[in-house]
Amino acid sequence: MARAQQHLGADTASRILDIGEELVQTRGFNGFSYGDVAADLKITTATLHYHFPGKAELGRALIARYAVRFFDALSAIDARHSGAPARLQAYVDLYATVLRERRLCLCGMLASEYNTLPEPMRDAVIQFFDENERWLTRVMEQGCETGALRLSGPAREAARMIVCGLEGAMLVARPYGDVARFQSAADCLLASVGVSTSLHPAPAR
Amino acid sequence: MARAQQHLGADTASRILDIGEELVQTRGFNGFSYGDVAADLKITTATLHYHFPGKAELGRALIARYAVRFFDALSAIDARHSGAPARLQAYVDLYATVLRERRLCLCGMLASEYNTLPEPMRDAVIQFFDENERWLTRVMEQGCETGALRLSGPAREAARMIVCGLEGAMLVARPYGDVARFQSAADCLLASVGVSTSLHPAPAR
DNA sequence: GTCTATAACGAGATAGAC
DNA sequence: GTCTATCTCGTTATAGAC
Repeated sequence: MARAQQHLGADTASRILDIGEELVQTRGFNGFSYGDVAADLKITTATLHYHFPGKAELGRALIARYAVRFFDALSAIDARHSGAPARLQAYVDLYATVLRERRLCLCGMLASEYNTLPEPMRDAVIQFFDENERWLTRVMEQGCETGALRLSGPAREAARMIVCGLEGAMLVARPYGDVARFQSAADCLLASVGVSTSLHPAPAR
Repeated sequence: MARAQQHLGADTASRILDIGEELVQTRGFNGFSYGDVAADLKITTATLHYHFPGKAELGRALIARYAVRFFDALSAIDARHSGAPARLQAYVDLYATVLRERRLCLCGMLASEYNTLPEPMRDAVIQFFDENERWLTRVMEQGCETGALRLSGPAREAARMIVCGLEGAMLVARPYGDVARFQSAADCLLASVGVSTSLHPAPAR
């Protein structure tokens, strides 16, 4: 099942998710409407309601897909990099890539709107941060054992600081349209756990 | 001029600003309406339009008042504390106080909505962050000279990391309803510039 | 699965009486 | 300065034809 129409343009549901994701990351969940998505896709809002009964359901689906993709990326980092410093650098790059598209982290954006979010979306946002924290904590612990990192406190607290710091760095850097501002804050954060970033993926000539 | 009606309940304009501020900090600029403010104040939206012609003007006024109050607080810190470590702790407390009321920094919230903000509000948000950075940079430089701080890079970059880190810590901690989560991230950030926070304003028994 | 048509509501805003 | 009344528009959502 689902074999044709795979090549140029996925099925409608995933195209809706693509546009919805972009809109939430750039304008926020309260900053876009079904009408915006429909216009972008040249379909009607009625079609939208066929695929996602309401905005809350669309929101849930957006977080679910984003989280899967994000944690897949974390698994890929585990597979490709072995040391804690390299893993942390790759983790930072995940965020930088999002910011380069002038977007915020989906869940960072939703965290700012948390009080106005439909209930089911709230839990999903929390879960996203929890899983980030778990992954980072593991990396931190490993780095401590091998001596690759120097932490002044518990691994869990360092992990939380990194998540908070990166989310905040995206938030503040975006209005300036300045990815370097994010990168410099991220470097500072990594330096504080003992990761030297002097040789950064040299900004292409 | 303006002498009566000062005691119980300020004039209408500032009561509008009070409610507006709370709504932006808790729900975001796109998450509240003139109707919400009017209902809270038991006035009509027409009255609101008399004091603030449109939502954009109300937004500008909100940032302006917030910024004045915030930078007054920074001056007060300069006056009351002399060492860089004490000043940084007091700076963190400014944020913690906001979060305890389950609010975000007004400009942190607006930064997340930056793309949807009326033009005049955007500049004001940027200015707020610039001034924060300037103040922190001065504190950092002073702390370096006296040897009270240990920075691994330029003072300006450390300042940016602190702003980003604190904004992000508020953002992430609020969904958890957990001020301790903020405090722990803040302590980590301060530790990274050489401020020891072992003896914190002990959480009342 | 996608459309047309339309309902039902809320938002920002204005005119003009008091 | 605050109100009532009203307007226009955007947003979410549904019924039913194709």
